[in-house]
Amino acid sequence: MANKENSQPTAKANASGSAKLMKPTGGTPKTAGKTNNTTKQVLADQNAELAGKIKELEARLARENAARAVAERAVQEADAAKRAAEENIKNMTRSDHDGQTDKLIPWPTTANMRDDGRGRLMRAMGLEDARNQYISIQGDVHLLCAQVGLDFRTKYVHQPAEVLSKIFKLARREHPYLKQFQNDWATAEITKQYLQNKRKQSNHKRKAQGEGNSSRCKTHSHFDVSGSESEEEAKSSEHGSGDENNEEDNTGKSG
DNA sequence: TACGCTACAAGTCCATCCAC
DNA sequence: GTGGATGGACTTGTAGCGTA
Repeated sequence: MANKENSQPTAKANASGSAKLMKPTGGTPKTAGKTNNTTKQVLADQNAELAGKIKELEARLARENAARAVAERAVQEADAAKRAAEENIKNMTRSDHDGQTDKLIPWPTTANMRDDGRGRLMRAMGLEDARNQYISIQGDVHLLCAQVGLDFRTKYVHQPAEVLSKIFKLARREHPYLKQFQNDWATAEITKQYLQNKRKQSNHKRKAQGEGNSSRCKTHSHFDVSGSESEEEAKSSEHGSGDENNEEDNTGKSG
């Protein structure tokens, strides 16, 4: 980038400057002094211009170096946080195995969840016989999602860590039952599912509106031919500008 | 490079609510 | 009671990432 900008003025100077300046050398001695002065003037101008450019580039370099330093610091901090979280998880599982701490229900793998079939989340949460409790927890989590200002257009991993941890905290306070799930995975799963459905619904609505009005569907698949998703994609990728690194207590699974 | 895992989108099923 | 609307949950296919 800098190279490109750096090289441009030189080329320009060569084209407009030296080519013109070289010609008068064949002039008369009378005109030679005048040409010398003009040459000096032109060179001085170029010098000043280049000095200005250099200054500008130096300032830019300094800014970019500073930004780089900040980014590197952030990476180091994220790395340290990750290690701490991993250590934390190790300790949790170890003490879980020793039976020294509260019994924490570990985060089931996706594969495990897939094998479970219908009602797997309820089952995984140990609420297969307490559907009412599950519904109540789910309802409160959904409520909290709206209350803390969760952005439904944004993917789960891109949600701000503070928003998620707020949800987890409030959900635990509301339903102490949720405390037994390692890293609040149950709340996370409910939230994830909720977000997915919300995104899908809003996509669906948008598409339906874009289509005109023609569609009223129970099974919503057969009419969405128009593709107006790029906007949403752009939005969601905008949001994903690095928030996922600072999740407090929910990154345990992926790490 | 192959493999396993996770997250996501899209499609689909199912339960519930509500108007008729 | 029936059918549409709505929302939660599951399935499938795929992309990205880390690891052996």
